[in-house]
Amino acid sequence: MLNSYSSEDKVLLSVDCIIFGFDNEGLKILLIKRDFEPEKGKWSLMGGFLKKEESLNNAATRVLNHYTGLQNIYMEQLYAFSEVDRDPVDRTISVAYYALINIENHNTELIKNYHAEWFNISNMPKLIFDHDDMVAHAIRRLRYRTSTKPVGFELLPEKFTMRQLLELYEAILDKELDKRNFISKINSLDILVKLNEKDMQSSRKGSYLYMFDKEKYDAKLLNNFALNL
Amino acid sequence: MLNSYSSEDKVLLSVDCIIFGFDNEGLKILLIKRDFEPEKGKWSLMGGFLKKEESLNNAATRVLNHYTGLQNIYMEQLYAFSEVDRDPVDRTISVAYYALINIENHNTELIKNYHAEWFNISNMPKLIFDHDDMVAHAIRRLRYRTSTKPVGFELLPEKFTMRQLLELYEAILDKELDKRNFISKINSLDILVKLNEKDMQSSRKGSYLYMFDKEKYDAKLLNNFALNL
DNA sequence: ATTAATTAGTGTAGAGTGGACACTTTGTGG
DNA sequence: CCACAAAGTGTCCACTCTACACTAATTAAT
Repeated sequence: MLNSYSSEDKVLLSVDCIIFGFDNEGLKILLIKRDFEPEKGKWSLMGGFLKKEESLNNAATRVLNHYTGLQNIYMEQLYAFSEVDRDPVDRTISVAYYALINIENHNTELIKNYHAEWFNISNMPKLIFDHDDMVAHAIRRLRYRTSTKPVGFELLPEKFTMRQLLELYEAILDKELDKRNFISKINSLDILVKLNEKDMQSSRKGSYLYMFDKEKYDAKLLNNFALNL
Repeated sequence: MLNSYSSEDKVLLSVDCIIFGFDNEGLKILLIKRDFEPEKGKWSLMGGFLKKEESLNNAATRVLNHYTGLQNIYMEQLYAFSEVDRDPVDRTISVAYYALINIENHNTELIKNYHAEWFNISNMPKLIFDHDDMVAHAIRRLRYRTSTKPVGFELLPEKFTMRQLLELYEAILDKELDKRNFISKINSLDILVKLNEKDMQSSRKGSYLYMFDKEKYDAKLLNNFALNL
């Protein structure tokens, strides 16, 4: 009685990854220049096909690793895109994922080989197929996610200043935040460690570096995390 | 150069629908008794396979219509479930949708024929495969959705009392709400019409019936809708 | 050595929102 | 006409959110 679904249609399933990074220029997305037809030479998200023996999460992780060399990255499934004519080559349903990476850590050799580039989210080229929709979804989800998870820390280096954290949240939410209110809200979460170490790049006075306290955070997540900026 | 994806694996894609309804006994889900192997006789969500020439939204709408006779129903895509061994028959990825229906409107003949039944969400049988996960996801999403969309009105008859609306939200959120605070929050949304008509079933005094004001609501959605209960 | 320049760092008051709380009104059934 | 049952209605307190401006620390320039 197994294989009783044999009369049903089978389709191609792909994953496409919206990869977010952050540096002093703002919030960015990693895009790749397609080197095959159709739409050769156009910009695209990083994608790949689901193999029969893996889950979608595995496929997304595999694709991310393939293009960036990174592992153990925060990823989240977004949405399945399935319009009949979304891919002109063959009927393909694509499940979009987004990832938050520390822009300093990825393998820059790899992305050069793939003709990949970082684009500021406010200055992106038109993408192939429905990839623009996917990006719009991802940005919406990321904005919402700031209120339920400390997403910011995924995007920053291990040690960072309050100013960097503030500017990251401003970039994600696309609005100005009050410095004092921001700092007191972040401090009230009680998930940061203030280091005895200053970053001297940004000013003459120098600003303290902070780290994310994973233990305190894990304890907090079990109860409740909420951050309204 | 078309059909260049020919070496990739193809898989079965299905949709499974979590169908919510509400009556005076509480929030309910419509389940179906499987009449084929494997897991014949076990309870299951209503599902169907994606056909090559339709989108996932269309497939979900088709499945809902097939089992309930309903059209133009609020549905929302939830999540794609893709563990490799989730379906023992064949490799199948399933995209879960949830729907909100007015429990009085569906075709009761149809659901009898399909051996479908309504179950209170606090008293559900164990479901096949990963359908329990899907339901848990759907309830979480529905709870969140109350704060961003007036989901409640989808689940009630056209005319309803404040008490019904209150009890619906209590059932969705699984907590008691203060009657006065609830009513003032709902009224401050300004999307209800109070009718000159009373429901005399529930009490000797009778309670006013309300309707949802679609126009005011549409206007409001464009700006902002927020309801924190 | 003094000064100028630059960013870091810090607290408070006022407004608005959310939550707790109890009594009166209304109409029917007995 | 009285008893009953649910409907309907407003206030106060606590907390949270937001707006807002000055001092501290250090280095570079002279």
